[in-house]
Amino acid sequence: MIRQNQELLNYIIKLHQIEPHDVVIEQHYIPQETIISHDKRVNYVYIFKEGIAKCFLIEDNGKEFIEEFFGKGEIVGEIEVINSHLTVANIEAITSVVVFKIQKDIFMQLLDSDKTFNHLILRALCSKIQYKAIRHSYHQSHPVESNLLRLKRDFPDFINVIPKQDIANYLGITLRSLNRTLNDLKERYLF
Amino acid sequence: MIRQNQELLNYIIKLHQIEPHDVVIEQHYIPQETIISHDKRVNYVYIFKEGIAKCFLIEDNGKEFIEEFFGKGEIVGEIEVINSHLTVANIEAITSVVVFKIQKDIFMQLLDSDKTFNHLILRALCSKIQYKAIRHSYHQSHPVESNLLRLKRDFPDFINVIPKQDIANYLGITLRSLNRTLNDLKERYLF
DNA sequence: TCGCAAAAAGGACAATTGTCCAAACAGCCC
DNA sequence: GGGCTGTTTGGACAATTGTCCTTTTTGCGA
Repeated sequence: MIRQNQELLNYIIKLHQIEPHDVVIEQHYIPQETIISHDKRVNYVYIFKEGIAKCFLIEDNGKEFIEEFFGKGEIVGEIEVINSHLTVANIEAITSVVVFKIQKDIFMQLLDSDKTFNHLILRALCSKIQYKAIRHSYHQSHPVESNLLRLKRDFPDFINVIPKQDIANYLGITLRSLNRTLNDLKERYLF
Repeated sequence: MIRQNQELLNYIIKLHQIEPHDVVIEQHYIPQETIISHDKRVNYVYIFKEGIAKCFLIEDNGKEFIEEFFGKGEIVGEIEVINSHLTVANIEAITSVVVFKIQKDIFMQLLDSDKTFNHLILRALCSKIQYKAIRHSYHQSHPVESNLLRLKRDFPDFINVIPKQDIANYLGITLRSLNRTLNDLKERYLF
């Protein structure tokens, strides 16, 4: 549920120590602060060092859908930079967040000049695809109850860390449905 | 709905002409034939030259969920090769299919030695992520009816090309629900 | 401590979707 | 054409989820 990429984080930390400090820049955000908002040009690629953020889309009917929760080592903005697109998603800090950011041109240069970095990014992209594929399939094929039990199995404390409305938006259901299902599970001592 | 990547196809065709014929190998499949099945080691990366195939997962409850329909220029197997994983999905031909396949080690070498190829693959991966993100969000946030109208807008003839059970599996609904919604739409002359 | 506002939880009903099964239809062999 | 089989469609009811709104709880300043 909260995505991580320790391998990438280690590499970026090393880069941050070796390179001049205008290549890998550290930046802090407070809870609820916007890191990326949609339909904007993106100038940096961000790698999370600390904290949790949510990545979400807002649909034409006003509903907010959460794509992923990002934790340590996860990368955002790379898709827009690689494809030269405007941002499609919004990224917002849930807890306090520390990121490393890399200017987009430097990021593209690194991709070409640093084979290890290139492979790390290729693997990060593949991992995002696989995660999305499995999650989407599971969500569409199982009832809300199974989805909640699955979240609890993968991240037992999620109910205390992620606001309820965000959990509902992640599962693509209403807050009412979430509460109802949680109560059913509690009555049966499964939660 | 049916994914394509003309840019990648053009490049592979060029590669097929230049390179010795054991680098890019052409292969044919008949309708319903399996191209990749899940939980297997994958030895090739496949790029579609002709035809349509479906990419699907089978859940523990037996339900089949269709991730994507692949058309010209789309690539499969690259995720497993890059991440050294077993296959998670199944790929099955819907129409007659022609693919170019590249042996996994050669694919990895190309990624490192051919910058243009590397960029094409990076962009293909990003495009898959973006497509999945938008689709998942739309599906979770809109009723079946809107999803059908959206498919029709993007691919007017889909109802005659893709079997109904596949459309239902793509939308994550039952055949019964699909038929019902189609009838509603027809009664209102929207389909 | 009281009172207020904002957030969270839940009741009641409506709409949507699934399950199960029967009817309708098409293809095909004799 | 008659009868068989498999596929497609749809009826009836059940289960799930959403909508709308009220009640309850929580946090905080006066």
